[in-house]
Amino acid sequence: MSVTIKDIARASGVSYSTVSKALNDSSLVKPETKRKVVETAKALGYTPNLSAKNLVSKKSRTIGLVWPSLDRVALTELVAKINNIVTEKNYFMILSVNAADHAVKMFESFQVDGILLFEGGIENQLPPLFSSSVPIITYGVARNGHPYPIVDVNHKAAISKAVEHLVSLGHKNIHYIGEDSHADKRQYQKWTGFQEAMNNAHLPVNQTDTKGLGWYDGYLAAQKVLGQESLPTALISGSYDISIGILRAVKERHLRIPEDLSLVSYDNIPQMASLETALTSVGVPIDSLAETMVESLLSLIETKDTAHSTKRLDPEIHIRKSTSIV
Amino acid sequence: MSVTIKDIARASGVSYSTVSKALNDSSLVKPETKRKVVETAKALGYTPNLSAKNLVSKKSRTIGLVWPSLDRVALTELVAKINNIVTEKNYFMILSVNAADHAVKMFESFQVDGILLFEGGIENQLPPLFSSSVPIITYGVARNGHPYPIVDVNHKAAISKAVEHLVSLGHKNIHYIGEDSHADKRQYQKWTGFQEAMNNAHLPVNQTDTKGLGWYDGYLAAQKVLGQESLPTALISGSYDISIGILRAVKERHLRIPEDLSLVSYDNIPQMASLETALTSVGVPIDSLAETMVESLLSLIETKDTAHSTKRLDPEIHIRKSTSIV
DNA sequence: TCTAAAAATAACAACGTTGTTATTTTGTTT
DNA sequence: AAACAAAATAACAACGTTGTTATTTTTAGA
Repeated sequence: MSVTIKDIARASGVSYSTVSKALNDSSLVKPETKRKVVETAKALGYTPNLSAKNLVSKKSRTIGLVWPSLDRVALTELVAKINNIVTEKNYFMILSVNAADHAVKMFESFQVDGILLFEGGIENQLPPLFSSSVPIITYGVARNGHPYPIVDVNHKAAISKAVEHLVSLGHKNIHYIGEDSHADKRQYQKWTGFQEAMNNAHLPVNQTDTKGLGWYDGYLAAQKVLGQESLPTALISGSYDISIGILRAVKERHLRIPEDLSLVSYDNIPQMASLETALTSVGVPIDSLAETMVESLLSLIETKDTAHSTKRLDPEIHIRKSTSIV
Repeated sequence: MSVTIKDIARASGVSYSTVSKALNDSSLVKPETKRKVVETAKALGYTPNLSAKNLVSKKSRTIGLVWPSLDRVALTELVAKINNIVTEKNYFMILSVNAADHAVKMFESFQVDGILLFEGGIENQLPPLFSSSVPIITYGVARNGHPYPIVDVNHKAAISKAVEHLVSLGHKNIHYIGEDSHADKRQYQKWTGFQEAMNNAHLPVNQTDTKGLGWYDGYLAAQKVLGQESLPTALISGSYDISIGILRAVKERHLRIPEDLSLVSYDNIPQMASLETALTSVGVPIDSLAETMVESLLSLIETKDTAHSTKRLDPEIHIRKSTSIV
């Protein structure tokens, strides 16, 4: 049986409503009484009952993070960052690795004030419009008919930074390995962004569809590319996981990076630097991603502003060991 | 304003207590009324208020998972598995990546029924004894004075499986790279377990202290080992992250795995198979880990049994591409 | 068709907290 | 020291739900 404000009231000889006010540092209670109450609360090991609090206040100072694809390495670091920021702003964060619908339902039951939704897994389908009045922000891809405000990444800019970097190193035969999916807008932006960037540089467009986003998809696609008679001098990969697959295929063919082949990967995450081969990569720094997401959500919560806005963030390039002059 | 049982009551013309019973499928209400109520509930988009439920029932059917070191890849997969099992058993799971004390406090406020605590980060210190009455199970290392039931891994058995495997391949000069920490019992078990296993095999004991568990620690230690005049024919690494560092050092010296050097890694996780070099590894399969943890916790919750038990699980070896005959 | 039991529903207290309203205590002015 | 205002505290309703008790309706037996 845990200790409640009534226990504190009894122990300190005041009414429970006074205890409530004292613990909330209200100006309605005498400093001395306040001290006494706070003291006995600590002595008894009081933990406030959030269920009761939420019930009466209809606020929980909690945000829920829906993270259905726990396995995508890129996001782990992002979640940690988001958690830090949320904590800093004096909110709680709870996390669900369940599918979006289940998770949102559960979070609503928990009375969260807002939800951060990582579009995961089956990225090609729009997140369902939950019958929810809880503010939701998604980390995904801007597109028509999307029901919620989105934090997105300027994928075209990212790809063109990758191309520019390689061109500046003298590369002319650059090959893109990624998913050619019309359904997944995020991949589609990268795919067509590559074409535009190469056109701008007056270079021929070569790309291979991975038909998926896992490391094995990247592995198969890389095998195909590296099996051709004339090899590219540089590769651009559409995601961290695909890069992992590429690395493996490259190794099996006894090619060296960057001596025989340069590689630029997607996703700017710390893991890039700790791989067997540290990868040059493009992507939005997770710090700004995290900050933008949390701030968007909190302002949505606090202002109840329903303006359906999209924020598109600008990527950076980090040059590591996987790219060199031709 | 979200819809409550009172709204449903009004809409379906019964009392709210009847609605409550109907929604809980109580035998006290006529099937027909039940149907009507359930229908209008769905029509109105009712979401039960867990705060209210928990307040009155003092149960939340929720377990909290404390996971302070989100970055340790090995655990991601485990968390996903745990979540599946928990969901299967009709509980909710919420997750905190905060430090243990903060997280436990928060979970208590949320009225969770039990807590799963991954000992993280600073592994050498005992988790503090929280003034909590909530059942807690830790995933950590059995040791004296540990305040909670533990799910642990038989590290000695794991190391000896690794040694046996290498010996069967003809290796005699086996080197262990891991942390020699008296404070961190988990590492200590591996460290001394290696000595025992080698003694049993009548082989000389060679090991190098990484002085840490990050990939860079492994990298430095591997550099030292590989810089010696006579190289071992096989390495055993104390953790996934250390293996990553070893791989990098091996690559820089233009050695090949397994042709020039065999490597057995710790931690049996899927990532092992997707690395540039698929690693032979030892460890407890995450499925059984997850299952054991959840079942221990739920039985603790449901029986209120406070027997302070330790469960030590047996590891398996998975042979992949990083080991071969001498 | 009346009565008694059974079935169905309604009413109400309780969970731990906050905010509002009512009461008591303290302090100030005369 | 009486009168009044201000300050401090207490009392109470409410939040949405469940479980218990009270009331009403239905059913069955004579």
